[in-house]
Amino acid sequence: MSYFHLYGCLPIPRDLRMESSALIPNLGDPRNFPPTSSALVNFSSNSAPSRENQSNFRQCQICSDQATGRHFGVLACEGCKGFFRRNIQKNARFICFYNNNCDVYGIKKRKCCQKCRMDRCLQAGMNPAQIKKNNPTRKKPRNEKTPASNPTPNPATVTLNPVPRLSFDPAAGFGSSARHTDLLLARNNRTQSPSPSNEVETSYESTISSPSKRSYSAVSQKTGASSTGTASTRPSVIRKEHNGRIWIIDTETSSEILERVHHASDLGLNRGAHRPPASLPPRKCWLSSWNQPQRMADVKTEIRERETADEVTKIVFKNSYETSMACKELCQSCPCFSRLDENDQNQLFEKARYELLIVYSYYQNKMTIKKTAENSNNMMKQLINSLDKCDIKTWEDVKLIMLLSVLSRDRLGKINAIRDVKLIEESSNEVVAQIEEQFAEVGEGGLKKSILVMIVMSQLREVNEFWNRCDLDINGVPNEEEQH
Amino acid sequence: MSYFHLYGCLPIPRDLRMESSALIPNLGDPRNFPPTSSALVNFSSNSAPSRENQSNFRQCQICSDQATGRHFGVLACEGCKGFFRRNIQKNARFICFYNNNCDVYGIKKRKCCQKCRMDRCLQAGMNPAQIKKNNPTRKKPRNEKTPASNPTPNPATVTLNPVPRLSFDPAAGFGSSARHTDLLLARNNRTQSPSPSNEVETSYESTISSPSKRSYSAVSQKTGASSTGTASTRPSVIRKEHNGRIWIIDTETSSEILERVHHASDLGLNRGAHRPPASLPPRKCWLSSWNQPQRMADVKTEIRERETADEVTKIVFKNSYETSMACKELCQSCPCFSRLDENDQNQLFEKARYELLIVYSYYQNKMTIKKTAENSNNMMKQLINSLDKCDIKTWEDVKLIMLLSVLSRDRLGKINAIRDVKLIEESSNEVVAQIEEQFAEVGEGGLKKSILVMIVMSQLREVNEFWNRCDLDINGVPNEEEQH
DNA sequence: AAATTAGGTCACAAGGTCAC
DNA sequence: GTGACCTTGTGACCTAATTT
Ligand SMILES: [Zn+2]
Ligand SMILES: [Zn+2]
Ligand SMILES: [Zn+2]
Ligand SMILES: [Zn+2]
Repeated sequence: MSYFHLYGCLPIPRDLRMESSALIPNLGDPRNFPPTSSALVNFSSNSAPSRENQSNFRQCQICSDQATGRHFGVLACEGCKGFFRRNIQKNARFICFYNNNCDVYGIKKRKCCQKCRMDRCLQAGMNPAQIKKNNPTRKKPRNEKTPASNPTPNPATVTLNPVPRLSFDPAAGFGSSARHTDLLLARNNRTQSPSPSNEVETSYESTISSPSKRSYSAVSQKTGASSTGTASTRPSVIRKEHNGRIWIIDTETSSEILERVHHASDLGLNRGAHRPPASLPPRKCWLSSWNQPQRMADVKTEIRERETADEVTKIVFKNSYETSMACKELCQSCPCFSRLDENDQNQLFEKARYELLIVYSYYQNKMTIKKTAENSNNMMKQLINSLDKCDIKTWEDVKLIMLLSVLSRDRLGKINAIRDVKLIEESSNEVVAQIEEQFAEVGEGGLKKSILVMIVMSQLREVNEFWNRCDLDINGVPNEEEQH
Repeated sequence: MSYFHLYGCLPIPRDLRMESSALIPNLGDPRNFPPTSSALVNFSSNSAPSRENQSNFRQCQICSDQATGRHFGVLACEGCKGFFRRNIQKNARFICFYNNNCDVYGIKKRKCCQKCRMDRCLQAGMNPAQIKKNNPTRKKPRNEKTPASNPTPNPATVTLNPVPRLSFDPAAGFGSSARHTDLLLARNNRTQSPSPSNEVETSYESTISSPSKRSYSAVSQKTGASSTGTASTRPSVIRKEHNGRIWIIDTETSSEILERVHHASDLGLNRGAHRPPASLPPRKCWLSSWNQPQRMADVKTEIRERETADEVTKIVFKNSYETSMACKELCQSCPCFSRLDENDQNQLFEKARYELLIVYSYYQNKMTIKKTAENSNNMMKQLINSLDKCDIKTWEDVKLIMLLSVLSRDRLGKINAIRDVKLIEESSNEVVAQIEEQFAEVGEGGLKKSILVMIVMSQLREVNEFWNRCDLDINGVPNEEEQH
């Protein structure tokens, strides 16, 4: 296995590459982040589990594609290598329209969100310092035609364009963006023009140059992002349009990001022999705030004008991060959940997140929610109604319901890489049995409470699926569009 | 250097990239050149247009124009590329004014019928999932530079139904002049001549009021489905609101449509003038399994699991009209349903229709579905699995399950105008009680069968909501697209 | 030398534009 | 509405510099 084999000689059909079935690859799993290069050479001497030691296939740690070597410090594929280099060189900044936790682990998925891909590159340990930015002493390509007229060697224009570009995920929408021209010299045959992406902001030394393309530049002015900062300094705030609304986004420099990321992962980071940390910091949980330096307050003020966020939904998603953590704790306080494999726990939890949020929120703010639900949409109204009928009084019982939700056996199928299915099924059955026992008494309508609970499960499932199918807004709250 | 020159006159074929094998006519990769077109090229000496003689001429598989590359998975020209993108983005639905088998294979002919062109795009293998759908919240107007003059004060939903012909009635057969622009009005604010369109519905958003838009019919927004046909006969037209839009659906049964679409071309089943269809490439429709590699070199982008249209889904929706009727009959054979107000029956039934379809189909074709489900998506797989575990043996029991679904109390909230809520609740409770009694025995996993049934209810609910959130294709089958 | 990994190249295929 | 023509980002492949 050598680079050359991977490249030129071996007629490995690239089409045989499969996307790994894993979601986020166990970011705590050292097997995926070999601490030393010796581990890369998978010989018979490998003491490590030979999980994916398929012949000489090395996985990109960002996207699971075939790695072509260690690039900028990380085992990575050509795509991620190029992506990282391009955007570090450009000093590009992206924003995520979701939650800064898009799943980009996958050959197809990596294109969904540039921001999250870049984050993942950095988290995996790619070191921007190994990239020469805008090297003035650039080596001249052999075939350089050297166009005689190269008027402005370093023109950084800020152009605006509302074009989405990376479209492999139909659900992922990108809004407008501000852009600067490449700091690299222009390519021989190509023209520079506004770049559509979710790139936010780039160079500091930008000088607004004359519009390059007359026919298109007029168009590009009409909408899109505009910087409120002065042109000579780093704009601190970007107005960005997405989904027809204006977002105000604080910008952060790459170095700031780096500092943040590396601070979180590896304090002893140095530029020289850069190696990825053996284990990455826990991947930011959804809605986690640590990786979200943007001014949420600002954004939120803009959010308000937004349309139909159901009132109950809003309550449920208020402090949803903390609520999530509380839910998780609650689940983990029960051995039938905590005994599961940690990876399985996370995946189960992830799938049931919305349901748990609802249940927890409901019992946390019963009165408020009941009152609010009266004016809510019907699905929610009925759900709250059913929850009410269950007449649960203790947190122990609430816990049971949450366990029933999180351990739903049928949901296993929706999860890609469960390690111990059997154990989950056991737990699930235990919980169901427990519920039958605990809620044997007859409740509202002459029905057993256990049945009422099961009915609630149906409704939770419905809302869960509903929200899953919604786009998320920037706070991770589902955008409940008009429904039939 | 023009765009085309890139293809035609590229002087330096610097590598052996796939498509640079233009010198090798078409035999190099038979996958890309179905026999029909290859034959066309090979025998170009005679009747074929001389244009194809160019060795590097690549044909659009939809219309035979010059292809400019592989677009959305298919070798296509700029026109078909744009056509497909536009209309997928808009979520446009077309209807054919002829027999759904118009010949669109030809540069001139491709404009004859949008519906058939779109069909052909799909059949050729164009994949809608590779298009970023419009964010429904906003559609930018074409020319935003003239915002000053916007007199219309009412941006409310302008439902536009330029429907010249709602139901496809072969007997009535439009004359050849029937498909005409007279029947339609121009829909955009441009002052161009009215464009012919057989688009059924557009997703032009309400926020942008176009003065020139005209509403053909003011359809109330909250009515749900309503038949405009006579009550005595099979309703020929259904107005249905789905995803916030009005659909006008011919209630031709799925089987009829399918049969027509798939076989009309081969058989002489159309009355009247029937034009021979252009031969389609033997490429799979995107409705069918998408595992097929597009191009060996780039399969990675299309890799596995485009579970777009699930096989089980197809079975469930095969003959869905008849199945629906059967379900309804089954429900009505039980007094606890038949005693309800007829309007209420209809509404309940409509809301539970997908679930009933699944249950009925499952017990109708148990073996087939079980087998098919093995390769199905996970949600479906688990549902079928759970249904299996319930171990229902008699149609009486199936009826119970269907009643449980159709009478779900909590679904009442989703229904607008229920007349006798109390009666429904009573019935529901009865059914639940009955189920508890009937399924008291212990089944799989040591759980009571009644609980297993309730679990199935959850899963049904999930699928139901999933499908509800899907767009419907022209046959009323949910388009199960990939989600973010 | 061989292996590795920077940076560079450019076909490709996304989406937008706007005269028609 | 259509489609020729424009833009972009992407990544498979390349070359050269550096290390082993
Ligand atoms: Zn990668
Ligand atoms: Zn993201
Ligand atoms: Zn074409
Ligand atoms: Zn037609």
